[in-house]
Formats: sequence, structure tokens, C-alpha cells
Amino acid sequence: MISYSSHPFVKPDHGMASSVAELIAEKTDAMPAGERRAAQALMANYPITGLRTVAEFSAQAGVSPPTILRFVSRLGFQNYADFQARLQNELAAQLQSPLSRATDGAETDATPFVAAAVDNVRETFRHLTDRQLSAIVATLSNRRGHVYLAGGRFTDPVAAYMAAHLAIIRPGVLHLSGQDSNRRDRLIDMGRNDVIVIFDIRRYQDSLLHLAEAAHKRGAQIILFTDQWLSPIARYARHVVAGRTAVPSAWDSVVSLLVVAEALMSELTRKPDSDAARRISALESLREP
Amino acid sequence: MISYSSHPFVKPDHGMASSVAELIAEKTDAMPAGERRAAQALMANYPITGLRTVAEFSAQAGVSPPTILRFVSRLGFQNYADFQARLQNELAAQLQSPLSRATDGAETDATPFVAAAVDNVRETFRHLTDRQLSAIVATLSNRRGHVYLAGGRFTDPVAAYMAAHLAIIRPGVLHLSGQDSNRRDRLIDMGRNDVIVIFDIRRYQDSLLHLAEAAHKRGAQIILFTDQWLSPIARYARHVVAGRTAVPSAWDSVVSLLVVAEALMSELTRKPDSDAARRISALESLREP
DNA sequence: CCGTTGCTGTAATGAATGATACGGGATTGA
DNA sequence: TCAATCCCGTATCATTCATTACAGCAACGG
Repeated sequence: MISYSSHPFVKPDHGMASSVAELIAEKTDAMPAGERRAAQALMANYPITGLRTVAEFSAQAGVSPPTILRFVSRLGFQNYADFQARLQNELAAQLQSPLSRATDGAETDATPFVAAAVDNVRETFRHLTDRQLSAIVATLSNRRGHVYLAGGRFTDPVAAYMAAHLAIIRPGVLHLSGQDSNRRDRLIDMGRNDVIVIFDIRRYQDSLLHLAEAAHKRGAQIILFTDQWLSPIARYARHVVAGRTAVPSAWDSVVSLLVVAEALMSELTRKPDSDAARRISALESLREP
Repeated sequence: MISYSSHPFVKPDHGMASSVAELIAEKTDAMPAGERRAAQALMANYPITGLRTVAEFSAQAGVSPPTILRFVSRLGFQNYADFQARLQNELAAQLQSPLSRATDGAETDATPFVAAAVDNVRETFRHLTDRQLSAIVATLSNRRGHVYLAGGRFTDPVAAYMAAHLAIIRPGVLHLSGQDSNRRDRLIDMGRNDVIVIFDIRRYQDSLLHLAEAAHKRGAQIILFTDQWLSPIARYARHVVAGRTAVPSAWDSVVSLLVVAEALMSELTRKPDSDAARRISALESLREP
């Protein structure tokens, strides 16, 4: 497919070690395990952790205080104070010119892949109206029937993810996992009040089409998550979410579909007539004692 | 409207002033001369000066150390440590979403949720170096052992998604689904050449920690996908991917972790010494005839 | 002009921090 | 498998830090 660069994950290279972050990136390979944990903890929320005390730093990294000191020493600093001074100077310089950094980040994304994924999400939501989303939320709120979820080869995990949340928010949620037999058996229970959420992106799977067809004949409402070229299931679907899936990769991306699913779960939980909060606390009390 | 769920960095409110800067603006008029000089010095390059020691702060303001402490006390803080903690928390919150301001000026995103998700993805990759990603790709390329994948309550689908792709790219891929017994049984097979990919975001699950611990003891390399607050598994991990998961929702978002996983799969497939292309076509010919 | 009040700096103290020496334990190579 | 090396954590030390007490000083009102 498209090869944007001979080197993987290319980012703009600012020369060598102009910042502590780059210094760490260079040397982290040649570090022992403990110091590498320190580096990872620091990079996880850079540079705040480095501004705290050695004890706090070490606690967050899960290592002993001396390991932190060895870590800064390996980076080339004479003592912890010098290290912190360097971080503070970087921070000061960064805070003084927030605009230049903001435009830097906004224009050139980390990698072509990330840029494409972000574009996909934005574009997906640009083509989704609030009315559509609200309608789907309303459909999923209907307590008079069950909600079934199913997906294809690569989208079934997305269905499972959505089912995991939905099962907490409301009762009667069932994830129809991979096996066709399992799906067929559940079909006989489907009726007019039921909803089935199907994820199907290219290459569209016949088994899902058959499932949708059968569910449709039984009167179930179909919510379809597909790509921008629309699965044939769209013919039977009550609601269609068309997400952008193209990325510079050999594989398609389901990120945009996942964001839509998460946004729906968020709204569903926020809904006034939803007793999600009560169910969550009830489930937690069931789990702990 | 928006309920930012319980958050490690959320701190007690010291009145109606939302930030220390506003607090100073309110009270600076009613201050004695020396303390006012302290306030001015702090505001001159906020908040760096407040993060230094009392002695340095006092030197920069041209007053004595006790004056700094009286200044802090007048702001309502009980001691200097509380004051610095508050400043650090503000800074952390500000650094966590530096791009949101940039998107404010440009195009406003469809919903706060989408904006947060996009920021999360960008921020996650800003903290991930090329070298880290390449190292993970290299680790996952090692054919001399197996690759196991496991996840928590909501992240297990992400593990499954990654496993679905990885199983096509290379042999020896195994998704350790939910059941602990299943996981325990597989542990005895793990050795020095094996890799285990674990997804664990808050609330961190003990079962995953035990799994990681055991795998680590057996010499397996751990690749950890977690949130920015770092699962305790980070202690045992060879590689740590710290994704941003905070969104204006009752649930956390795994979108950033998914994007990282997809980016890794993309690179892994593109790799020159990967026979992914051959495997893909071979598998397709197995399915169709 | 003097007494009072309030602000500020110097000095001393106890706590907490960064730094170091040492021994156990894991890892690596032969 | 064994030995050498390196790594890491516990315990300890010296230092620095924040904090408090106290005295000098200026400002203000009587």
C-alpha cells in the first residue's frame, strides 16, 4: 500500500537531545529495567512527575529512590536538583510561548496514521446529525425488549465492548459472539420490541447479512455500524452509522465506530430517565462484599 | 451537564477562585507591601516560581523567606506544601489538554466528547516516541515464542481486536479471554521467549496484576497498555503504552489505546521481514475454495 | 511627641529530602 | 551449570528545607 516513509513512526526530528524528553528517548534503550520504569513513569505524564520529590517519583514508578537517582545520573545530570532545574526551564519556555506549540501540534500530527484516524473521527461525526444520535439513544433506551449485539471478524470486539457497557446501563443485553449456531438459536426469541446492533465493515460477511435479514423479518429493529461504503445490511437497518475506516495501513480502522459507540454510551448514561447510576452502584455492591 | 468522574488530580476547592492566579488577583489588594511583591514575582512567570523552594522564591521576589510563607498563608493555604501541590495540579490539568485551546480557535468539534477523544489520541502519541513504538513492533515480531493477549473488564475487547489481527500477521498468537482458569492454565507454557500484551486501565484489576506477576516470574516480556495513571503492572512491564482515557462521560475511553494498537498492527504488517502478506493470501485461499 | 499596632527580617529548630555505602539477588556469559 | 557481573533495594548519613519564635522597624493615631 502507501508507504509514507522508509522509517516507521516518523515524526519531525529536532536534532539531538534538545529536551529531556528526547534525551530519555535516546538513552532509554540502554537502561536497566528499573530505570526504564522510571523513564516510562516520567513520560506517562511529562514533566510533572519529574518536578516532585525523589520519594514521590520513585513511588509512582514502582522502584526505589536510589533507582531514580541512578536514572537521572545516567541521563547526564550531576544531581537531582540539576535535573529538576532543567525540567523547570523547559516548562518555563513552553509556557511562555503556548501559541507556537499549539499551532505546531495542530498542523503536523504525529504520524500519517494518527492524522488519518483523527480525520476519520471528525468526518464521521460531521455526517452524523444530533437527531440521528438522539434517535439511536432513544431506541437503545427502550426497556420493553432485548438488545442483541453482533459483529464481524474484526468488529466483533467492538460489539463486545459496547455490550459490556450496555449490559450495565440497562437489562436485557446480549452479545451474540462469533458462533453462527449461537446466533441462529437466539433468533427465535427476537420480536418487534427487540433491537439488534450489528457491526459490519468490508469485507462484508454473509453470515451477518443472513442474521440481519432474519432479524428484520421477525420485526426487530436494526442499528447498523458500517463503513462509508455501506454494508448491504443497510437495506434492512432502521438506523445506520457510517464511519470512516480508511487509514494508511493494510487494515481498516474501527476507531471512528468505537468513538460513536462510546459517545452513545455516554449519552445513554447521562439520560435523565436512565437509572444507570442506580444500576452501577447496585452492581458494585454486588461485586465487593 | 458534564460530570468529570472521580479523578486522582481533583483537589479540594479553596473557595470560589478556581485557580491560584485568580485567588491572587482577588486578595492582592489587601496585602502588605512585601507580600504584594511576592505576588507580583509569582505572576511574572506563573507558576514556575511557586514550584521552587521558599528560599529561591524569596530571592526572586526580593523579600525574606518568612514573607513568602505569610503570603501563602494569606492565600488560604495551610502550608507551603499544599500551595505547591495545588500549583502542580493546575499545571498537570493544563498540560493534559493543551490542544483543546488550539481547537477552540480553529474549528469547534461537533461535541465535547469528540473533541476530548481526538485530544486524547493526539496527546497519547505526543508522549510516545518513535523508538518506543519501534521497540514494541520488534518485540511482537519475535517468532521464537508465543504472544498472549489479555485485558480487563472493558479492555478485553481491545485485546481481542488486536489478537484478531496479530493472529493473521504471525503464528503463535493466543487471546486469554476472561476466565481466570484459562489464564492460569496457559501460564505454565510461558517462558523467556514469550510476550504477553496486557490491557489494564482503572479501576485496575487484581486478577490482571496476578497474571502479570506470574508471567514476569516466568520470564515472559510484558507489553502493558494502560492509562496515564499507570497500572501497577507497569512495575513488571518491559514496554508501557500510557494512553489518555479521560472524556466527559461516566465511562473512560479506550480509543487512544485502540489507535496505538492499530498503528502497531499497521507497522507490523509493513515490516520488510514480515511475511504477513504471504500469510494473508494463504489464509484467504484456505477460506474460499 | 509618644505609645500602639502591624509588618518585616534574622536566627534557631525539627523534619524531610537527596545522596551514599553495602549486601542480597537476578541476569548473562561461558 | 557455574561464576562473574551488574542491578536493585535497605539502611544510614549529611544536608537542605520549611517553619516558628523573636526582635527591630516603620506607620499611624492620640
